[in-house]
Amino acid sequence: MHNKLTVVSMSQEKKELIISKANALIQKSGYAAMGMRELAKAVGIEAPSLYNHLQSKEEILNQTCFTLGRKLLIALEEVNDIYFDAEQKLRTAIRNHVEIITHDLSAAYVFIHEWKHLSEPSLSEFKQLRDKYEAGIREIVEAGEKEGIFKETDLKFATLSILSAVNWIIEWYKPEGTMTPIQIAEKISDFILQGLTRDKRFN
Amino acid sequence: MHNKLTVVSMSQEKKELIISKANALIQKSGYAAMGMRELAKAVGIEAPSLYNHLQSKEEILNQTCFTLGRKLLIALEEVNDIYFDAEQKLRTAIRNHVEIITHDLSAAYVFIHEWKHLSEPSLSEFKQLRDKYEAGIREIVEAGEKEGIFKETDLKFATLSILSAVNWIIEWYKPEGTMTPIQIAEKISDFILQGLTRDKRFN
DNA sequence: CCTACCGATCGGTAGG
DNA sequence: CCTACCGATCGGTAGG
Repeated sequence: MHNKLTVVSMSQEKKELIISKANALIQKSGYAAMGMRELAKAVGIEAPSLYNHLQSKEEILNQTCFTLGRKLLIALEEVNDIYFDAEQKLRTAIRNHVEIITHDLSAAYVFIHEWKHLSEPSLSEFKQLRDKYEAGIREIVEAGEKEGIFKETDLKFATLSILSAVNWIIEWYKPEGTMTPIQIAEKISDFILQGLTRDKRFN
Repeated sequence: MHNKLTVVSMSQEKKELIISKANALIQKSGYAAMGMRELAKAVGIEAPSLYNHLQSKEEILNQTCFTLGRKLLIALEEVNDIYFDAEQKLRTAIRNHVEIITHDLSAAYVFIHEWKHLSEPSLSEFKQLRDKYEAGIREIVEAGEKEGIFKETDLKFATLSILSAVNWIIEWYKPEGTMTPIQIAEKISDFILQGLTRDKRFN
């Protein structure tokens, strides 16, 4: 029993290694340009051996896009369940998003930019997941308006501003840099909230 | 004489048609995934005939990245020459950027995301061009601080926020939408300036 | 996990 | 601008 479980989990570990190496290569040169031979070399095996762990090249894309998408969505739903105040919700949601994205930059890159290489029906499923996440962010902004904390804004525009700020991070974030993910999240939150918060003088 | 000029400019037009069709295909599926046969079909000729207009596939990437990069940089330098006030400079720079990017979304996509497929020495040249542009935006923010119009901020962070807002547009902008590029630019400027402007009460 | 190998497709050239 | 074609490389399979 113990033996079998070990084998299963070792196999799982190897698969995760392959996917993580793949994401790094995809971040460097894009999904289409990443070759399975190149990936095999990075892993330290021959190309056909990859197919003992994967059904196809696209499985890598699927795994990464949906794992990260679900992770982000669950974190967002938790925020909506736990917190009451819209500002607190938004700050926590932004912090979660930044932490998830900076935790694995390569995976984040694949999630943000390479999902379009998914084929149907995964492509449509993925778009739904994304839309749901965007809707969750929009709901927070909407709640802030209703609470009278945020001024009335173009909901769509505010949501896009938030997503652009948190997703653009992957274009410049370096783990060796001086700012921690939490500090980055705080700065982004301050910046966004300054644009959203109703001026205190009028309350 | 007239004849020769006509031939040259017709040839130039065809090349531009090819590059524009190519950018649309690259936006859809990425540079590496775009095939020269697919491109030829979109243009209405056979694949080998493309090479009467292009030296190589990469020439498409080169043309688009550097044409757009120079266009953006020239617009930014003009702003710095003409205007005095930092707020005016920033608003105009953002408006120019948004107008250039929305004018040809496919080209903008290639410029923003696909430049990494350039090979040396073009790759290094391109990075220099980008850095120069980023430095130009940062200078405006810096000028605003010195003028006492903007509060002191993390320069790097403010610059990245501006670039993230204006570049994220290509992920959602649809020409059929209700907002014009100028309106989008205005909203972004308002949003950014709200985060940057020194509170009037303390002046 | 490997060796041997498949058909398909890639960017690009020769020659007209 | 076309037909005919090149070597290289692609994702993936058979069989052990």
